[in-house]
Amino acid sequence: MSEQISTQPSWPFREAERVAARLKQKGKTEALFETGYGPSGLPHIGTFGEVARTSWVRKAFTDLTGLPSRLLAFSDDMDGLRKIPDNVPNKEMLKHHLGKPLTKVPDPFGKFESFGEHNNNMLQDFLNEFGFEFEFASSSDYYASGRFDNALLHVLAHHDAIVEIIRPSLGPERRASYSPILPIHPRTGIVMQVPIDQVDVEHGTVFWTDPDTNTKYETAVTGGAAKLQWKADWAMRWHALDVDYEMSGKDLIDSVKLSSAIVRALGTEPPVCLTYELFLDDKGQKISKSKGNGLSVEQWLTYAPKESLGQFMYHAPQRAKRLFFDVIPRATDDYIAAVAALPTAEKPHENPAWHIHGGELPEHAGSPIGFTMLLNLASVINADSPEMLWGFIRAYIPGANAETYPFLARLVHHAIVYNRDFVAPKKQFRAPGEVERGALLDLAESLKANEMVQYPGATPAEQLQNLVYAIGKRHPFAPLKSWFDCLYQVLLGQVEGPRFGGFIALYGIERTIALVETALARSVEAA
RNA sequence: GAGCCUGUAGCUCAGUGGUAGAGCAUUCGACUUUUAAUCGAAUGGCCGUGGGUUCGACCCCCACCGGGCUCACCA
Repeated sequence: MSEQISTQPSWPFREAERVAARLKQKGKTEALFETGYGPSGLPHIGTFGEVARTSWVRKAFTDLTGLPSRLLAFSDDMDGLRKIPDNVPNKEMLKHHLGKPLTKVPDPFGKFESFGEHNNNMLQDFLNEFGFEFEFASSSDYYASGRFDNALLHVLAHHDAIVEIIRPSLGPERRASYSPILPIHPRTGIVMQVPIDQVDVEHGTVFWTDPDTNTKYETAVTGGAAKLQWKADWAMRWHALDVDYEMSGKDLIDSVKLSSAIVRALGTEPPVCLTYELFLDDKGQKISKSKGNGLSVEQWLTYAPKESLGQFMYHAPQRAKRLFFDVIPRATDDYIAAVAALPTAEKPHENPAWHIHGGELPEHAGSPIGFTMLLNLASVINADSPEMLWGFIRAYIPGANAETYPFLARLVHHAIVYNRDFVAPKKQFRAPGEVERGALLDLAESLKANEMVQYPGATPAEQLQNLVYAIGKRHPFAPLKSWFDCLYQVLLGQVEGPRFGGFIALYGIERTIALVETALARSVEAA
């Protein structure tokens, strides 16, 4: 293997170059990209990352070579159900199906023919939600349809060589019993991990013994009567489908090595592989679904647009990254900056937005205001409706609205949710003192009496500001600033706040009165 | 035991073989009938340590030290 020094600066293009070299060497004119899915879990943030990154390499490949390609999303749904997942109903029912292929286990959710089909549908819905272009493939279908038969017979012919490859990696107990071929028990339907007594290459069968009954069986390796242990399965798939590219997490480094050795034993060069680093939580621990640490896709999409998740996944896949709430605003602003830079970029291929949007920005992409700024603004004015934020936004971008700035509109939505969930709950509402109480009552009464009409010739916000200011003056505040401190701390629960007249104008007079009365009532209860 | 990532400003992190960068934090200033948002500026770094390659190294190579992860049953 001669690794040429790449002329491509961005990693998707560097990867695409490697794929192109492989195709050239093999004389192929179409590239097959694969992403694989374990059967155990539902789609998660790593799934998104893997498909997004693979899609970027694929797009770069197209751009580089002009050759056609496919992305196969392969579900290993023939794998046996090993343990009952925590997050599913009907656990009792599932107990009776342990060890069977997932596509033979009834759907605990009762929506599909099998648990495997359920997971497959979740996966496809998940990928479609992001607009990925892919072909779905079910391992069970491939096995049952005979599509793997030739490759399986090929594996059988190399059975001993494969055993020798895997054996050194196993502990002493497994070493004795290992075989890459797992027959499906003809009576119980369970995927059997048993020693293979004998291999009959000519007839395409294996002989094995049921450890419970001591019954001897002969099982065909073809047609779905048996499946392969996973590392051999991976290698067989590479061989059978002639996969050109597949990436995987660093936890699979050893598997990639072994599967590569196996596929070579089968006479096929392994695909171009990329190992990416895993995601860590804020404390540097590996993110795992069972621990529930880190961030879920749902959480990310609650607080920021999906494009920002792409931005996060784009940067340096081979570097470990912490994935927790604090990275969301930055990823979003990085994305916004990338979009802004793309139209005039000298090297667009180095711009994440080019990859995220498949080479072409959609109309009205990007935002004239950063997400961090919006979050600050939402916090300061305690925004709980989009219109409140738009009111302030228009002070800087006259006429801005959701139609002219659709992406900004999405950011506004997320900023409000972020404020509601993270900022608002932490607010500390102070009880008003004697003087403050009087002034606040005065404010509520004055607002009810519509007193700001006494200051004509100004905008409503200015009139309201005048009113607030006048109230502060006719109560013994020293200095006057403490009156405004009182408003922020007692009414909004924060140390600092917006210009209050403008706030009332946007928040609404009735609602402001209610806010004052709530604060006064709260302090009475506390006392 | 094997493998991988990582060490750059107070914090979180970018970075290219050619004079060290951003955001936040800090300080100052501008705007504001009080603030805040915002805008402008400043402060701040033997780029982990020691060698090597090079005209030149934060970058490439080696060693060491520190931080962390993954695999060592299953997938």
